[in-house]
Amino acid sequence: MPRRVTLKKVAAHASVSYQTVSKVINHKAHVSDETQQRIWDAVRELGYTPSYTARSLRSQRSKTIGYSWEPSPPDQTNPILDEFLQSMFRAAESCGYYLLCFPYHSEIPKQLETYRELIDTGRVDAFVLSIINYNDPCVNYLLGRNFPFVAFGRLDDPHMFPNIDVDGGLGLRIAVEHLLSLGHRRIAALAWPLNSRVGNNRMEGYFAALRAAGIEVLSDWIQRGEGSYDVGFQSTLQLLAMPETTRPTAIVAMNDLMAIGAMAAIRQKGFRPGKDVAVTGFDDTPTARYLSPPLTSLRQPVSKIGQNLMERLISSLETGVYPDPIGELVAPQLVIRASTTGNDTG
Amino acid sequence: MPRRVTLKKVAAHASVSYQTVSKVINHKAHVSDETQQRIWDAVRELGYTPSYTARSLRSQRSKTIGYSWEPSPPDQTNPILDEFLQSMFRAAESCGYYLLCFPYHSEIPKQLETYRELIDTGRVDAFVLSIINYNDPCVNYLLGRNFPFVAFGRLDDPHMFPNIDVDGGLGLRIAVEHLLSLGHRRIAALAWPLNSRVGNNRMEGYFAALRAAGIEVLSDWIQRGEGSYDVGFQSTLQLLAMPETTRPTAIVAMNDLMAIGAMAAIRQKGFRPGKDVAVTGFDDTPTARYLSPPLTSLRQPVSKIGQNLMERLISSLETGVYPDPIGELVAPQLVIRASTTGNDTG
DNA sequence: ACAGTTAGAGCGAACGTTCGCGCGAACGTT
DNA sequence: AACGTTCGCGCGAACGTTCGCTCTAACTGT
Repeated sequence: MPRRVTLKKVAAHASVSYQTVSKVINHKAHVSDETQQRIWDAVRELGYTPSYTARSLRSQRSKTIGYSWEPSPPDQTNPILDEFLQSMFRAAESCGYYLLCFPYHSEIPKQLETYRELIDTGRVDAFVLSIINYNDPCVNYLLGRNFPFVAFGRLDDPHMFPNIDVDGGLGLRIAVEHLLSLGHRRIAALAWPLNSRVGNNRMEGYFAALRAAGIEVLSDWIQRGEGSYDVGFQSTLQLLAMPETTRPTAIVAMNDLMAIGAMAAIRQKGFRPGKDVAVTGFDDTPTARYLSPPLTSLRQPVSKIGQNLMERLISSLETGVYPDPIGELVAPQLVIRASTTGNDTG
Repeated sequence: MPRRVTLKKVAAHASVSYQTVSKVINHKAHVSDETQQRIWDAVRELGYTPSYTARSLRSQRSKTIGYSWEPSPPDQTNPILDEFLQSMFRAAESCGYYLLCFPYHSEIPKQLETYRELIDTGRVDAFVLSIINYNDPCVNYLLGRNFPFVAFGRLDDPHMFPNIDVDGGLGLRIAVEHLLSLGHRRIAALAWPLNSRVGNNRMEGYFAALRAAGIEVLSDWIQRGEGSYDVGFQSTLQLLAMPETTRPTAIVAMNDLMAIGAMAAIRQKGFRPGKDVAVTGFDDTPTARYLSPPLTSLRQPVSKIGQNLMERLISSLETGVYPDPIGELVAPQLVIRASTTGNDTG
């Protein structure tokens, strides 16, 4: 019912062979200006739109990029999902590509099967990956099949495949230096479990900044957990129970949610967050600015990353040159608010 | 490079014609058990996966659903995006469908052009729409082209197209009745502008509940604005500036963000949110439970909606029949926390 | 024993493109 | 005048399926 106008109809209308129409539309061959004009007129008059399916059958490219991500747990929001997706759409659209989204499966074989099917059916030309953990099985699978992809996030070796990542280490160094400049010397960290790649990257910056300032980190300052509100809350209670000489006066959290938990714990213990104990987060979630006190946090240039990733991927698909397996690190930006400066609201 | 094994190779391997292989794979015709076995063995042995593109060229169906949504402004998060997308993926995948996501354009002609292209190129078989405003141009466009779609959200006439919506009116009635049962009589509302369809639906429940309780609504109790933190904050300051005999003791907000603004204003004016002035939100964003006091809010059954929408859409695509009921309303659930009960934290 | 049905399998065609080859005409060069 | 080049365009083939028709052999029932 929907599909109607084909190359042949346009050709008949313009009195040429349909293959010539194809050439004109794809700007592929030399055709006289007059004939071109006639063909374009016919195209416009009949409202011709090339069949995507026939095109990709013939050309063996789907002009489609696959993307899947781990859903956030019910008590958390993915702070960057919307922005990341939209930025990828836009970049893809301007090159005639679209984004195919598919479900994430926590069981690895099932997840790999999904990737395999998408590849073998020819539904996608490439993938975008969001790499969170060290041993992302998809990376190895795609590398093994020599199938093109780019990643948001990285592994240890930054040159195994093309990727862009936020320099979480730099981010935490900036945050810690900010706290140092405010006079803090005892700075604790609400960290993720040791097997978290992202978490460890960020913590490196924490250690580096304190080392550079000549401060010895007490192991009790490092609290590890799942990144939830409760972990932030409970861990902070422990930090505040330390003797006054070692008790931290500032806390850096690996995400905003733990920072929110920390501020609640600080308040419950009778301290004023931002005044008595400084707190920083990571992600700069939209709610960060609305907390009391507003939360100092690290903002990732998500749109820029999405756009860059997509442009690199597509340009490598078009040129046939396999994307340079080059990792790029971008700096997060520290958004300073009252949770560290102690200004206004309390 | 990637595509290799085709029907013909499988056929050669099993010593049958390739059309017979097709029949077996699609369970379409009677073929002897022995031959079937041979064919399936060959399929497995060669690792055959049907070409999606060739299939859809021949069958004229793309097995793909399009979805686009309005990006949230930078100071807000889309509280349901992740859950909604994931639930649609899952439902689609189990029927062999995938979701194609494409950018949203605020300029209407450009947006319609995107829909047109997706349809005319044959990239998608149907759309899912998120309807926020009264005059969504996509609805009319798709209705005019008689192209299948389902919608999250509704318009005035619930029988124009298949849709599911959260009964925001019912939600607010539940919230207001909850406040009434706590003894509140002067209940204000932080509402959206009058041209907001969703906002008006919700406000109907507010008016209905107060009318049923025999309470006359003062027009000053209704504050309208864009749904941001600032609007919630400023509007609440105005509410609290009313004379004590008419000043509201409870506030219902159309979303969590305005409720958060309201609580900040309440606190700034020296009142205790949840104790002196009760507040409710809408959406039950993940942060709602972490606020102080935790926010009473209305939770939408997003996963169920996504799954139902997708199942209805696909089944209608497969059977060619639109299933009843056309419009469906589902009830949100009131999650009661300290911002209305005044328990524990202050 | 014969017409009528049915299971099993093959064959040609079509879906709407793109690609490479080929052919005649026009053109400029020796 | 003979020759190579380029231009403008047509033609056949292929991409990998699905669909409907046909043909044979075997299986029914009267």
